[in-house]
Amino acid sequence: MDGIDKVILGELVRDGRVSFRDLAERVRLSPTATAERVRKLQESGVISGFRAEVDMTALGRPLKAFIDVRLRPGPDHAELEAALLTLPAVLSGVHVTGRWDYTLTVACRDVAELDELVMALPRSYGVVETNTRLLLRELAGSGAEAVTRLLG
Amino acid sequence: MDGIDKVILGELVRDGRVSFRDLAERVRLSPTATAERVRKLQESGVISGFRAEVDMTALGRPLKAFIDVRLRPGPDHAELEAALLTLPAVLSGVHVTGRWDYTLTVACRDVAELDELVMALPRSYGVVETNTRLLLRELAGSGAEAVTRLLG
DNA sequence: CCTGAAACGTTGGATAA
DNA sequence: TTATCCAACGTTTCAGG
Repeated sequence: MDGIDKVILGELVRDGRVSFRDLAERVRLSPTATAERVRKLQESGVISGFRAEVDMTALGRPLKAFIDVRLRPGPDHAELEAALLTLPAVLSGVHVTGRWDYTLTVACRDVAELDELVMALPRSYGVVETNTRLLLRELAGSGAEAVTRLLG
Repeated sequence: MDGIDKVILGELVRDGRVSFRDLAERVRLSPTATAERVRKLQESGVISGFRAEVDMTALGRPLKAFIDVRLRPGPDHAELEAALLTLPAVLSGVHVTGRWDYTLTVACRDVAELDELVMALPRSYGVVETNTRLLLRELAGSGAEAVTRLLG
């Protein structure tokens, strides 16, 4: 990971579909050498994948929320986790320390759907308590800019 | 957004660098028609971008945490927000409802760096209270799978 | 939405630093 | 080892239907 790799990484976070030719021009290397560096970044796990970023609002799911959940004690957390991830509107989930066991990120069509989801949780998934926080705004610069900054 | 667009979206979330030729084969369309659909998905905002996904652990920042913060009242939240996003280790931030104003996601080199960050917050950024939760595990299937599921 | 052809981008082998 | 050049090959884009 030298300075050139850092520039490559920054560019690929900004535009994951940039051609090796343009990337090479940016770092003043040949396309071949550039492609090889990208391959190694993937092989070493620094780049874990390339993804299209989907706007949930444009897909009719403008209401995002964090749902913190606490599960009933027991040895069946693996099954409960899997069940949580199949719920409608659930985008992702994280096991965290503290008062809550998990924080789910959800994207709902409207408040009715969110209400339904929050009401359904304690009924069927071993959830004993929830706390819902609406996402009002994602701060600008989240994501691409952050990686560039962390790389120095 | 017909069924073909949904398949295209799913494939592009799985592999953002797949060629139009392979994508076309998958949906049994010509590469030209496929590329045109992708272009329209971008133009309509459904696809907001293509990004390389970076593994913070492979970059020497294995310790992820949510830091919930409450800011002092005042009209200067815009500046404070900008300042928060320039902090070392901060990946992203979200303005949320509830007891806390923001939830920051951070990736630290070690607990010492996390401690330093949490101690620094109330000193210089208008932060009056924080709550830190370590990310123990991101549940499998977060991301790509979720989009496919939400598309039906 | 398709075809076909031109423009463009990627890959691999030989080679040099 | 790491990068380069160049030519073969694959991919994307554009015009015309």
